[in-house]
Amino acid sequence: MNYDEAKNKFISTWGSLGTLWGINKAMAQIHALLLISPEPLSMEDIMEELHISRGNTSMNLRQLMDWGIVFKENKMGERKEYFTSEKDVQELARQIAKERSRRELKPTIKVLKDVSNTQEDGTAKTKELIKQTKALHEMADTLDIMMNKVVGQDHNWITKALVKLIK
Amino acid sequence: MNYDEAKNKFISTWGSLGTLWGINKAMAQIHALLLISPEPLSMEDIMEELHISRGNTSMNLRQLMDWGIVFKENKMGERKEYFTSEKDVQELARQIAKERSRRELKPTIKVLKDVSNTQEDGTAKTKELIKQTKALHEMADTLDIMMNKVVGQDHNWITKALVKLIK
DNA sequence: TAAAACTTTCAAAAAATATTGAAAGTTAAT
DNA sequence: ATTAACTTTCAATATTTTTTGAAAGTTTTA
Repeated sequence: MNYDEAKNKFISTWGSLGTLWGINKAMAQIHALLLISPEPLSMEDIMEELHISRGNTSMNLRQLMDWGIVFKENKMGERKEYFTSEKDVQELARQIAKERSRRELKPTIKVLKDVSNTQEDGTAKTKELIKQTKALHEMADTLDIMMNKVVGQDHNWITKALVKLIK
Repeated sequence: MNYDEAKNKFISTWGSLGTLWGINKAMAQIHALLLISPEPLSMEDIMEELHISRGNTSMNLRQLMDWGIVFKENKMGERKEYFTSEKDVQELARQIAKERSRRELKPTIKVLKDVSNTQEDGTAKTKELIKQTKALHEMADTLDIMMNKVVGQDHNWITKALVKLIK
């Protein structure tokens, strides 16, 4: 496999993976492109490489910056804006874990908590609702604590965590 | 919050969460409904509760069964089929982890491995591609091992894992 | 302050995805 | 072997999501 084949394969795989995780294709592809690019890229560069429109590029870059995994960079004497990705994959993972906790896990936990506090009325269906949402609440809470633990961890947390789990 | 409010809130929250994770709304809602239902439900029951068509119900139940988290049940003397969800939330989590590893993580790992084996040609861009995909490969591999570790674990793995991570 | 070099916004169009429902398929009872 | 009771399939339709591109916005330069 030569460079171009490898690059395309990586970008398109990352793109479809994104879709599977609720991130749209363009956003995931832009991220992939920046991740393997040794130099920051301009909007033009990205549009050209991925064959997407200016508007699309602009909006998705903004989202990636909101996620805290892509940054603006300015080249001296140049007006144009350039973009880079967080290159340290463990930092990347931490950032994603942090954002997913904030955006998805935390709100879900709140709903589960509320729902599991429904007034008990003695019926089987209410009992079951309370029991199951309590169990989910507990699990989601544990997961969230784990994720946030991980977020505050040093660089090699993933390997260390693995070692702990295995032993 | 009374029973019906709580039930609807749970079902709709689970439904939109699903979307965010690449599972469609109907599928996630059917799952939510079965999870809190003390009795197995028939297709008619589900259609009626969620206001969805027969075909939709049939297809999504099939997918849930493919995921190994919903089961057919037959009531004696009845022709109709009934469905239940896996009720143990930790077993549910294990099953989901197992399937996601198989469907998403494993194939991604394979691509990362292939891509990171691109022929080195001395250029900076090839170096960067190899470096980054290698790092991702390593991380994905570690995650996969962790997930599969967890899958083979006993009932309370999640709590135990947490304890280990915290200490 | 006008023009040039950019970026952002957003309504409209396109693409992708999910849903419907009726016909075809299956199985069990008579 | 026919009918009844159910489930599955799938082409058509509806809905949701993404993408486009041109107009509006912003900042810098002359």
